Amino acid sequence: MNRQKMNTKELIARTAMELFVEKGVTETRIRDIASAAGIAEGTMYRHYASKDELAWELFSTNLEAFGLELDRVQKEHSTPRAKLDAMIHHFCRAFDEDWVLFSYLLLSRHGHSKKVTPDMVNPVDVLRRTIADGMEGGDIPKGDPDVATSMVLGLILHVADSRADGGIEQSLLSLSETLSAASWRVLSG
Amino acid sequence: MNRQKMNTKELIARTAMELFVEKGVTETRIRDIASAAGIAEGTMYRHYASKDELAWELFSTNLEAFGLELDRVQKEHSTPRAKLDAMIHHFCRAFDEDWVLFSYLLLSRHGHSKKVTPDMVNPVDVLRRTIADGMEGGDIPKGDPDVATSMVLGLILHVADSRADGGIEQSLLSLSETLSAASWRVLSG
Amino acid sequence: MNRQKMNTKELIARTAMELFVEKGVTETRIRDIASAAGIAEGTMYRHYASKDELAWELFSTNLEAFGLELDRVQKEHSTPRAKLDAMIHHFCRAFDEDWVLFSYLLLSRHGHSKKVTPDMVNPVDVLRRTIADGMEGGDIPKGDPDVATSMVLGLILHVADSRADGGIEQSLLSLSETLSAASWRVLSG
Amino acid sequence: MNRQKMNTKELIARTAMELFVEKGVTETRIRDIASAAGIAEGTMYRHYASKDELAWELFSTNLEAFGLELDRVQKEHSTPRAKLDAMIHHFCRAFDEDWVLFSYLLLSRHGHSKKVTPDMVNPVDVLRRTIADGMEGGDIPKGDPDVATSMVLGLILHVADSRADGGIEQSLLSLSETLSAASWRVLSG
DNA sequence: AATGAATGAGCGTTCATTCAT
DNA sequence: TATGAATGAACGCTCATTCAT
Repeated sequence: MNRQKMNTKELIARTAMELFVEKGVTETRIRDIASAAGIAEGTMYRHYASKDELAWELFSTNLEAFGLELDRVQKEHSTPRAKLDAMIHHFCRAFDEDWVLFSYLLLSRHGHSKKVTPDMVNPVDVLRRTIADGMEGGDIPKGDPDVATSMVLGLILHVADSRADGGIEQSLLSLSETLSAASWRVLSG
Repeated sequence: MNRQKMNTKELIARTAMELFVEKGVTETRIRDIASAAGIAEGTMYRHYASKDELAWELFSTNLEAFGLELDRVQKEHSTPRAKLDAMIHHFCRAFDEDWVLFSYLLLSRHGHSKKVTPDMVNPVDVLRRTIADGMEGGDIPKGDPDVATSMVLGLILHVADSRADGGIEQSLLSLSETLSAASWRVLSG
Repeated sequence: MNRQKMNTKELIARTAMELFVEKGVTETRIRDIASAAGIAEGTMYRHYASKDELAWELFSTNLEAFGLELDRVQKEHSTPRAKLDAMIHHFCRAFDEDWVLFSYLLLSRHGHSKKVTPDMVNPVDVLRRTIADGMEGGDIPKGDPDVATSMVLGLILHVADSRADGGIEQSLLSLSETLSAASWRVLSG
Repeated sequence: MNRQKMNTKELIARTAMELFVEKGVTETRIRDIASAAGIAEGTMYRHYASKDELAWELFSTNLEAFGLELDRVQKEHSTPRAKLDAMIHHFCRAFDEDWVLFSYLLLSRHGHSKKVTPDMVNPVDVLRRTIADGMEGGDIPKGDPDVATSMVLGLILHVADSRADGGIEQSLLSLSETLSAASWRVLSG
């Protein structure tokens, strides 16, 4: 993140997200954000109506963008296996490129996940649809697609989580194939 | 949980844990706990020095107990495969018996997980040791035990998580074999 | 006002009213009330939900009580003239006994007067009804009762106002007959 | 008020006064004034040093102008009765022509009235002097001129107040003679 | 042991004011 | 002269904690 090129709103967004991931939304003070961003406390309110709106906009906007990217990635491939591999690769790259954003969207437990409406594009849905389609098409043994998705997603995200808190040292991209292979074995039950 | 048989301290502990899981520790007020437990606001301080100490004691005590149980369960079996199956079965039963406690220990993102010292018995370590031993003994293909543990744990916990928030309807015990099989396939990479 | 005998809620009510009259509601800070009452800032919120609720309860409760008293006073007399005299006497006594309360109810320009619902007993209505009845009964020359009420009330309240800010030095009770006579002459148009 | 012909300073003055009357000075934000006037927030400070100075200049300038007009009106007549009638007529016309200005000067309870120095010409003084002179000259029965002035002024202003908030529907000019007659009866005590 | 009124530091937010453009 | 983003002191209010009963 090149803080030099950022305008004030982007600077606030980025700084806030880092603190939100580090300490949690509730535990992050407006004063923390302001001082970390080098701005006055009141400045945030010129760009966001409230701390809650800031946290929500950060979440919903980026989640949808990530969901759309993931969907685009999936569309570039034809078989379920290729789609899954590409999506996992995309998860890994996204984590390595910006683990703070990745954590805020997929690993944090702010209450915002509950507020995602079904009409919003959503990475979890994209993954689930691919798995469900694979089951229908016969490429993946039939089973409960929710359970299958949950297992695969847990497998991936928990590794990301371990990487984020230091329990794992490799880059996610270097683990991409391991994760793909493991996910596929999970699905070949 | 039979609230009739509880003494005040147990009542506080249980009520607090339910609220901690439902809303998060920071978001739970002493007043919430007191009114849900039917006691006065000041009463908690007869039993715990502070809200933080309450949250920590709830976490550390129960985590260690869970770790010890898991270790006992693992010891009852001799092969890595049997150990793993038994542990996953234990995870599932623990969830089904008390998903609030399970969530507080293994799914919540209070900062307390960072405070577990290496000397404390800890479910994650128990699982990791079994996997590492399996790799050393040749029952599990060699690989990074941290990554392997993370994948298996993520697979299990994320399913528990989905069950807790309604995304999955089955009991965990009914999914126990599915989870065992999938975990084993993950490890047979 | 004997501050010794007051409980905390009464103390807050009284202190707040004095400051509200002196400086206005918006201009009075919670910290002003707390320090003038010798309590902590948070204590007010144990007794009133907000500053606004405090200002409103102070207004509505006392206004209704004053309206009821005025109505009782009016009922003790049979002719419009006697009713009017008694009411004016009551206004004067009320002012002399507690000019702060009188000012808060009848001379201040907090926006609360606009929120009085028609079902609340209200001193202005009591006065208006007496005047309107007098016009119907032939004791007061017919005219617009709203205008008549407004003139009489203005005459009385503005003298009270002058007394409150030092422009007039006499007690209102000593001016009671002057005000009665003047009011009656206004109505005998 | 023809907003087209106004320069920026006049536009600010007028817009501010309307909002001050509608909501009170403290309750009116610079942002309210700016957006209602269609100017930027900082622009006010090119013309007035502060919000307070704006409120004060609006008050003091116009109050003195109004006092001077009232004095001129009074001087055009020779008897106390004629002077009083003419002044009341002037009050009524002034209200009907610009009730916002009238309200700001004579009905509002911004703290500015307390800051009028004795050397400033002032409508209340003009009225009081006429009444006092009438008492000295024998045209008005002797009495306390402050009390008499307060009664007459209250009578008039409270009717204006009722008209401003909708309690009375007639124009003040149409009530001018009623107010004159009533005032004179008040003074003939 | 239990109570609940009282405390006050610290929060999110507002808004009069400044100043680079 | 006009702009509007930025400022930061000060506000109303919350809530973990204390303590007299």
